[in-house]
Amino acid sequence: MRRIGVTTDHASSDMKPSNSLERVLAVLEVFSEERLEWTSEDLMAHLGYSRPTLYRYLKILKDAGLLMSSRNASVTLGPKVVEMDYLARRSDTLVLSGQPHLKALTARYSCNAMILRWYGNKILCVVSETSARNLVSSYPRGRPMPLGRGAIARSIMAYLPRARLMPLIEQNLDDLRSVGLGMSVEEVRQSMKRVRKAGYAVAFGEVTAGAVGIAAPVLDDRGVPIASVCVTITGAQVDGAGIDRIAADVKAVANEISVVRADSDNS
Amino acid sequence: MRRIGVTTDHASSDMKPSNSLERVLAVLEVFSEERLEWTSEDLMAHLGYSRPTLYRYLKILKDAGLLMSSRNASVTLGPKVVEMDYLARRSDTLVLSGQPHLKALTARYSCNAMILRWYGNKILCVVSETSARNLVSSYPRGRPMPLGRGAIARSIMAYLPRARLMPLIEQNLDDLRSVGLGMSVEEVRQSMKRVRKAGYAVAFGEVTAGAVGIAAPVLDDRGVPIASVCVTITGAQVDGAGIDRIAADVKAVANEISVVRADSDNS
DNA sequence: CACACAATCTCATAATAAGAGATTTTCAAT
DNA sequence: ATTGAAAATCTCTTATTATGAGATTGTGTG
Repeated sequence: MRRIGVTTDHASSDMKPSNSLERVLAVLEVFSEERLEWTSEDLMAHLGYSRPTLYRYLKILKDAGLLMSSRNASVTLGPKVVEMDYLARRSDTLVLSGQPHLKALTARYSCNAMILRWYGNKILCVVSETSARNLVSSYPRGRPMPLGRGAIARSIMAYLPRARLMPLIEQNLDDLRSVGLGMSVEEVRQSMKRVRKAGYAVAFGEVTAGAVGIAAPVLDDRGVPIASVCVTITGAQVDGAGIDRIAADVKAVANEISVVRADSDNS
Repeated sequence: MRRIGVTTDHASSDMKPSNSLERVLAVLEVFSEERLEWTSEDLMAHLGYSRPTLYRYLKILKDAGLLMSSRNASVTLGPKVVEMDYLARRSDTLVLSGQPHLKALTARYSCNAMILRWYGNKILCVVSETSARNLVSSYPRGRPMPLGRGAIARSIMAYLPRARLMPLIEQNLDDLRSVGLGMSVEEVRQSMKRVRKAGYAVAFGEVTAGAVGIAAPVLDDRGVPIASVCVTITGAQVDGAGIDRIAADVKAVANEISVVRADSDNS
């Protein structure tokens, strides 16, 4: 039963699975926007499981409804996922406590307001409201956001502890540079410090051309960022004063939600 | 390592888990609309796992993002679920091929059009469009539907093989009776046969008072139902002829989708 | 009908989940 | 700070069981 030599350590984040429990769940990790369907053959190759083992896993995951098979002998995510998301929506304190605030924001401005969760080095939209007719930058629930660009990413990164922040800057230096946050890692870090001082981040057309993003972090009681509140609005609609006004509102909402004490770590 | 005596058989649907792989996934099964949060203590009691085992499972599921912990020492479904649903939405052939048809239906009628998947004795909305301002019966994605009432349930049940149908009738006889499908199991079965002959089902205010539901099944190539297309509209807006017209359209859409050959069994 | 392919089965063995109880962490309250 | 109670993790041995090679059965297509 040889298993590829894995240094004996507690599996964290995106580490090679070290027990059968993690290996089953690793199957779910292969699905991405780029690759929504997998054949058994490809899964075997990609995951390095033997044929019987893979089929055993697939059977279990299919029985659980997490996967289903398309008839061309390939698998996709299954209906249980849909059901769980429905339940997740109703248990997520960020969604529950945040949504009314988003509605208030979209009532006040012709914009797009959303809350995005920070988890495992990803930024994920969990709820989104809109009052702008044709603003393209509407991120739907579940859509991951890029880390290197946009007000949202910055509003979160600025509040990360140094040890957590530095590798992220390095990994996304190209993007961060291209939006003018600084040429070196150190310069970018200084920009982040300024964001932190301001309490919010603003981005002009970094994610969507012509759209302005204004974001403030939601912190847990330890001051660790767990999410971000963001308003996007077409650049033509706002001037400096307008942005200041919106920023104040966004910060207020983020603080409101912070005190509700959403939920704990995924570090 | 005593494990509660389980008759040695292939675990199907909602059968007691018989191996550690299934036991981890069983944790995900406990979450429901009635119980969105669980404490470790309750999980131990409910699932019958020992403390170390449960915590091992929770750790793995949290690391995978499928669960997360609220600070009052309880767990809820996690952000990975949200991300997977987003991906599932883009890989589901029913959603992809069906959505344009739904938009066409909502353009033609002031109504609510949706597609619901049949899986594991559940009916689950996977995509829903609406052009009616204030129709309450809008089932959102992920929301399970009752089996005993409504056009949707009937449009699917009518196409189930006898062996599959009978237990369902028995389990839901009270509801089925109350909407007038017959007093006995046999009478209900006859009603189902009539639905099958018609190719669609109609329900007047069975799920939502004042709303009419018109549903037709989506069948796979073997003739097994895998989903249902449904239009709901306020009763005041339609007469008999109107319903016939809508029914024809709904059937047409269901057939369109059927030929695309959505995907295979979850039996 | 036969072919290719997908999925499942058999079985011996090595690998590893499991559990009892101790230990460490976490967090609230003083 | 200090304590104390609850939560989470760790240790370590043993019995359980997950695993893979290969054979076999199932499935659908020309």
